[in-house]
Amino acid sequence: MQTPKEPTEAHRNFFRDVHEVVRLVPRGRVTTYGAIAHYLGARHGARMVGWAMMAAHPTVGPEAIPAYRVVNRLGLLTGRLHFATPTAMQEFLEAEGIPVVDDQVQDFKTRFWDPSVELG
DNA sequence: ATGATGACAAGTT
DNA sequence: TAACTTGCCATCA
Repeated sequence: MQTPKEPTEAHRNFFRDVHEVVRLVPRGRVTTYGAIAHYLGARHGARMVGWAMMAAHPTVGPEAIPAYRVVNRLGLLTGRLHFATPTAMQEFLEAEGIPVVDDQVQDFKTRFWDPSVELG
């Protein structure tokens, strides 16, 4: 399984929506795959959300997607190995004031940002 | 065209 | 209480 390197027709509905939601995550907050999936309409497939993040990884610039703000429901940085460096994800989070210890977001429940609640 | 896989989650057994 | 099974959408072989 490789990431769609070129912006082909891959960027469709689901990926597109996932990317947009992730971009809406405010600085200093984190969300989960399930929350995004739920916001997009029930269990659209939390797995696909993670897949969408991977596809959005190489994205940089004004349309950059803060994938580091997306963790699993336990607040674990499950995708840290997919970043440029194994510690990049944690670095970004800490840079926003989100302490991370042992790949786990501290005070995760408070930092949690639920799109279906915040956005409606 | 079919089968298998993936940064998960929730419900059941 | 912990472990197992199923669902979800899209992409790759």
